[in-house]
Amino acid sequence: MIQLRKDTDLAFFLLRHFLKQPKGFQTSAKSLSESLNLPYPTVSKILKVLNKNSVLESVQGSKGGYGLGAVYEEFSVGQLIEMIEGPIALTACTSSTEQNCVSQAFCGVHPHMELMNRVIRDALMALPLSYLVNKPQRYPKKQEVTAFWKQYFDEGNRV
Amino acid sequence: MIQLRKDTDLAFFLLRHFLKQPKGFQTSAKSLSESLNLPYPTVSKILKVLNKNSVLESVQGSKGGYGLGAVYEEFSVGQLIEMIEGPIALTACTSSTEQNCVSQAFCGVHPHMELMNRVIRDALMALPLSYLVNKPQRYPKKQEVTAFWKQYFDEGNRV
DNA sequence: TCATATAGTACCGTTTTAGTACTATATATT
DNA sequence: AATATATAGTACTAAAACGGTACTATATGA
Repeated sequence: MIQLRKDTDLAFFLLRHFLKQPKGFQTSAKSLSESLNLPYPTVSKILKVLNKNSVLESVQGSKGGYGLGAVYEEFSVGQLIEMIEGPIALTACTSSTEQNCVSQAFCGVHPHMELMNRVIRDALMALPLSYLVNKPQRYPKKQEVTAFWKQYFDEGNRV
Repeated sequence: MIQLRKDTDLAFFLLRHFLKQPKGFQTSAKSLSESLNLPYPTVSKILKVLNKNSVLESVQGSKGGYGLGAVYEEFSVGQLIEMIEGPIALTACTSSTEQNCVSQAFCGVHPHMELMNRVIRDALMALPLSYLVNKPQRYPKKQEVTAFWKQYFDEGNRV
């Protein structure tokens, strides 16, 4: 089903809470987990990863907590996914980190798999994190999606 | 890693062998598994699914086997993926078959997840199976990929 | 009638994922 | 300086999904 992992899904959910808050907002993993009725260890684990990748920033100690990182706007949906679950790769042989397919030389599918993967990866990398709050909450209309991609190409970007 | 299942990957590999053969070519699962040095049950299982979905056609009994279906050209890469591993859905809530997310009403991420998912799904649905053999075997250049999508939009298609 | 092929179902070991627990470190407050 | 409370990091365990196999039924040419 080409599915995101549950913790990646949750990462989007959590991040959106920070994005919706006023600038400078800070909260602890504990209070966040309580207000959202989610298990603390799970929430904590994800926030740690986001902090390590500078999407969030943290303050340790008493009165500490997490807030949006100064450069969070630089990141994309695709980057967030890769922070949590590693390279976006349809198959192991499309991942740049592990390429141990012995039949790659004669497999023939590889270049096509590369294309499929690049299409998916670039699409996700083109979506900025801010999109999570800046766009309307309703289901996007087909025209809007088309317009997004039209603009993407018109701006000189390439798949 | 948003990964295809191994059997889906293998399905592409197997299908490509049929696509490369002259029209009317027919082979048994057993001989195919032997020539490719793959376990017979695994090969057999996948060919059965492809036959059930009319990508392949089968003849039972002695001298039987599998060959390309009469309408195989109608199918896309995305459809093949869904035949093997079900709906292309980044999360359970983006699948049309199972939508049991209790917090969907207030989650807020949902419409954005829908967009991400549609981008991916439509991209894969736009790639015809014939692409697996019709395009050159080398790694596609960035310009070629761009051209593919340019044409896709120019033809009036929408994401 | 037999040999050989596909069709369908059910099972089990392995791997991955999801969730938890524990220890170390940092800092505001007293 | 001691304490309470937060993050940082690591390691572990239970549950679910996946990969692979085995078995039975059915179809067909020789």
